[in-house]
Amino acid sequence: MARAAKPRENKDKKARDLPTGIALLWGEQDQPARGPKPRLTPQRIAEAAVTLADAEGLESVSMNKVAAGFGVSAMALYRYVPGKAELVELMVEAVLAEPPDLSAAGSGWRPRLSAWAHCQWGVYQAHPWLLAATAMRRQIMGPHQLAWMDAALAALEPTGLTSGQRHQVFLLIAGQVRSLAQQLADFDEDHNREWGRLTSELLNRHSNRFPALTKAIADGAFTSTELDPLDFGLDRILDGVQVLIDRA
Amino acid sequence: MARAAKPRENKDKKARDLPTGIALLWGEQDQPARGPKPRLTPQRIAEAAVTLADAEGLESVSMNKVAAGFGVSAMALYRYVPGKAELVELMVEAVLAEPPDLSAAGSGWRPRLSAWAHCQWGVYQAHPWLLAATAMRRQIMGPHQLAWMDAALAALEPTGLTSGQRHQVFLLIAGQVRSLAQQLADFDEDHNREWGRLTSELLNRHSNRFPALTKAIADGAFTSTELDPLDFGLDRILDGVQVLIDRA
DNA sequence: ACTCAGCGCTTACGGTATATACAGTTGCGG
DNA sequence: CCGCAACTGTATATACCGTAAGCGCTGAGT
Repeated sequence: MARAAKPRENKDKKARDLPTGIALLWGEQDQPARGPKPRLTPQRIAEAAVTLADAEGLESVSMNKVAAGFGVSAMALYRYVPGKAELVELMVEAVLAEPPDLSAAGSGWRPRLSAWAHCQWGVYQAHPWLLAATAMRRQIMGPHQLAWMDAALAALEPTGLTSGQRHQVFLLIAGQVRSLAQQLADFDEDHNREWGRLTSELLNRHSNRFPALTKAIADGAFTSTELDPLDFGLDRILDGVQVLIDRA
Repeated sequence: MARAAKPRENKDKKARDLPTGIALLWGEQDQPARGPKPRLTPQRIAEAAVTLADAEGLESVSMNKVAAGFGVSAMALYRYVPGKAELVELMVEAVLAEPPDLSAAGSGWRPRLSAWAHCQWGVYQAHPWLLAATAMRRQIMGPHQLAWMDAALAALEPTGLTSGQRHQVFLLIAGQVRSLAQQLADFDEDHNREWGRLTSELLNRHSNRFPALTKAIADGAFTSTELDPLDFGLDRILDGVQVLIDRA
């Protein structure tokens, strides 16, 4: 606990202090000089945890399994990471590379924001556990997270919107990508088909209770693939933002 | 396991069958005749779990605590609920009452959809753990969930959009409410202030790395309360949908 | 050469979900 | 009315989980 730098009052034993977690995320760790060489680093641990999560899902990322990957005991990890929550933060940060160069996507705010959304979408697709990981509290935000945020806000600057509005638009886009990734992560291919089968059976049984839903399923609204969910949602939102811009 | 109805092949011991979970959600449980009267029901258990989650958060809902509330042992719950995942499903279903009467909100698709979103928002505010609960997989959807879905789809019918488009719009709105609730749940009042303090300190240190973000914070974009996040996002999305309707 | 910070390990505790076996209770069929 | 079968709740046990505490070894700075 708080073995960093100075003695520290150490008033409340529990309650990890944010500064420690932040220092971790920002890589501001001064490496020791005295003892034996550390065999691990927080970054390497996070990396291993990421490959584990990619392969088997976040729920099977445990201190034990991660440590076993290095051939060390679980407790060894605590020399590098204060706890599991911080490890997950590091995983998130590890998976977020530098944000892409949006200026390559075009000159207007709209193509840039769209590119931003697609890139973020790609990250969620590559690492589905990111959703669960960022759903857990803390949200300290490492440099990579801030960089993504900065990129989106920068793309919005030429719109002429107020900074408050730009912030809201950012939240809107980020949330849209996130929630859509979530919805699609739940419904993988054949599970979707199975769900449709069971649901339609239920709907038949409770025939007139859900008229609109029954009709939608009969129309194939749930199985149609002609509309890309991300692009559809994005187009609607950006159209709406355009309306706001035009009104100003 | 699978003590229901018929002997059942029982091929794979693990892997709860969906039908059982669905029967639970839809209340299609035939009550037994032979043994002692059951002191509990799945619904009452879910109800107790809900009040526990409301009070102390979802992470402190454990079989033990819920059972203790009834003065029974943890294992007793397994007579009524196959496992914890199913219990959470029941909690979700319990918290979703019948959807509101949207026709009271006005005659157009827009006020009705807006009313739908605000009601959903209210549910998230009343039961913040819903976010975490629905983030966990399974998504079997009980009658209440389907009813909400039906209400939103019904509101969209007079738009003249295709059923596929209506479905996408529904996903868009639902996702928006959800992700916004999430974002606001993370940032409670003073935690937000603390975050701003630490982040601005970091930004000072890495002065020129995040120019747009730095400016946004300086402008107070993150602390301003003049824009209601839900209404702002909703207005943008609905404007975008209006554009789509007008184009058709 | 000595010291001691830092590393990795072992052990232990309290928590979780849940499988299994058992004892008590109830109602139906004979 | 009796006994069996179904059903209840409980006790016990397993296999995890995160992590607190303390021990012995390593190896660089003095």
